[in-house]
Amino acid sequence: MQLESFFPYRLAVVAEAFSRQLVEVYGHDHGLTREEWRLLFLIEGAEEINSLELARRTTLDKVQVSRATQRLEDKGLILRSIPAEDRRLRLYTITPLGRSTFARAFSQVEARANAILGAMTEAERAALDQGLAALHRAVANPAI
Amino acid sequence: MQLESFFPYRLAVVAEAFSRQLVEVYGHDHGLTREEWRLLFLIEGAEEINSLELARRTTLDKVQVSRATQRLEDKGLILRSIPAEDRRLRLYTITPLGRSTFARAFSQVEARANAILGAMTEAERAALDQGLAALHRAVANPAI
DNA sequence: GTGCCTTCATTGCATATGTAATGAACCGGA
DNA sequence: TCCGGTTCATTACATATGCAATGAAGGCAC
Repeated sequence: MQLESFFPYRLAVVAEAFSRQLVEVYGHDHGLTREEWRLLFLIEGAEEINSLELARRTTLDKVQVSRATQRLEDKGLILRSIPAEDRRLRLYTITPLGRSTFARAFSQVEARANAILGAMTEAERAALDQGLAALHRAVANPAI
Repeated sequence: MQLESFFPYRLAVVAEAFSRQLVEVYGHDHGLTREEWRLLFLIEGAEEINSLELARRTTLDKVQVSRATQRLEDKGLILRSIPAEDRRLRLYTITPLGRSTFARAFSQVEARANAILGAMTEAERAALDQGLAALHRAVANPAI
């Protein structure tokens, strides 16, 4: 078996290459790490969201969430508060600066992603989309 | 836009989840890192292979290759030598222990991968395969 | 051959990351 | 109310990683 034609390797290489393209945008142009980018994405999309929900929806662990949200707060992109209902948790909301930063970063990231996907045919994109969805189900529920 | 339905995120999450399944096998069961696994894969497949070729074919940089091959040598899985033609390079060959370790790890990794892919239909696997190949081309050559 | 530039692997160092330890807060039962 | 167990975020520490610096080796011009 050649490494280059081994499916798991091909998947990893393509995903890394695609991700690198986007990190170049939100990382280099906007100074966000991958974790910060994902968290900002979720926090922007919610009125307010707590730490448990963040960890669950990003596949990040609690330490990563704690560190990345701390950095986002230091940069003035989000606010952290402690909910009275459960003082162990943290509640996050986006700031106006965070919102505008995200909006600019998102449009550039989307443009870069579309530039890549735009080099594929409609049929290829559909195949990829369906294949990925199927793989997602399969990983969560393998055959024995 | 919801993070969970954003294509780049879906791709990254599925690739990570799939990779984690395999790391569990070659990492936990055989004590190999991802870099070591990839390098052993290539070294096993070649009579002998040099450092430049390894870096090129794994998308690892030279520091990663240097460190991972050092660990593989420490474990007795590969041998490193200096070619007389160009004494700056390193030449790697697999040891009998390396070969048997790889063989066992590979069959288990393959089995795990097949257990996941086996939960997909033939059509889904074909779609994924073609979609990935197309994305690979597109990443290397985006539309503008 | 000698000097100078390039190309390698390796090493050093600063930073990031993962895992275990800590401590705050909560909950349920006595 | 108090105590023990549980669930959180955070911190500490050891290790990994990325990047720049180093030094060996090669190649070319002279």
